[in-house]
Amino acid sequence: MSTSPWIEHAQAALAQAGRKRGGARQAMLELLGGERCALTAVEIESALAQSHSRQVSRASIYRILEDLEGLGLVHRVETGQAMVRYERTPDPEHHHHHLVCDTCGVVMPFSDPALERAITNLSRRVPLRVSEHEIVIRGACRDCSDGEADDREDTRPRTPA
Amino acid sequence: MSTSPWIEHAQAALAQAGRKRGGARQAMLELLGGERCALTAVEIESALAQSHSRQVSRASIYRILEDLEGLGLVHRVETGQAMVRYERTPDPEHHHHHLVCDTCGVVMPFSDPALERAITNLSRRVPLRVSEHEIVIRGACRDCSDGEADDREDTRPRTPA
DNA sequence: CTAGGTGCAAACTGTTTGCAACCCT
DNA sequence: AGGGTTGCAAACAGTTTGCACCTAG
Repeated sequence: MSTSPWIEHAQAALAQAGRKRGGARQAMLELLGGERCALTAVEIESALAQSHSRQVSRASIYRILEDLEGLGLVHRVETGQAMVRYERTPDPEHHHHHLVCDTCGVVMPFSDPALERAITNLSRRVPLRVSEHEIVIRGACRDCSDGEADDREDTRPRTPA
Repeated sequence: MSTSPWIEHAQAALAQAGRKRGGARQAMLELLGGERCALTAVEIESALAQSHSRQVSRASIYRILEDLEGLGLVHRVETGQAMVRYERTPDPEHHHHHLVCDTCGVVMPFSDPALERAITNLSRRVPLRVSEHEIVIRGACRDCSDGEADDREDTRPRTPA
């Protein structure tokens, strides 16, 4: 049950890179493989601590993320929230960017073909051998913008910061 | 000579917000008003220390930047380089985004109407009351990608990291 | 047995804050 | 005189690193 295509791909890539199997890394692969959006190191740590999975030390989390990033298995996402976020590198058809609520901090993925076309097109005319791009759209999410009152009742589901 | 439209606008906004005139802030306004792309706090500190201007302490730099950001006079730019960068908020027709060289760290501005159109259009269809967007394109700049050797002669002008 | 993997705690680095001195208005 | 403004140094928070122990192969 712990296998998703991404996890299998990651395990294969790690094996090919000569890495041994390690419990901490395996737990992180399973967590990241099941998450659809970017997590911070702290979120990863507490998610692992609370779940059935093995607990992993902060240092290992950073080391493993760095390694996975080097192998192209995860991506760093800068949401302008002091802490860096990481998410598994999506296959091309799931490529996406992020919406960030400045008020509550929720991060949501989005994708837009027209935007990607504009970026691709632009990439050819720029004085850079482009390797990647990142787009962050900031604003107030529905929960934070419609009531506008600070303490109204919360009827809708919300992913807290 | 120390006046550019932005500096004047900033001074007016600060006065209206009830701020007194302070030497440190004035020096920073003059620096930021003359810069066309984003600087880090450290870069601001050393630029002020080296120039004819008054030297400003690190703490004041951060405090002033925070204040200016709150007044909408400067913008924070996340280039994914550990340090946050700041630049004066451009008037709409100079709105731009950034190219970042992953190798040497240069940051260059760019703008693209088609891209902006795509963003504007997208902003209407997103579950967020959008207030701003940020786009970073990463890759290798010409200096870092063409020679590919680490130590070839540098014939082109370069803005170092 | 050996090299990679992991935890713990200390070290780092960019940023923020407390507090006393300073200077516009 | 009084409150915003600064500098200094200490405090912080996220991240990285040194080192000893553990474990897969």
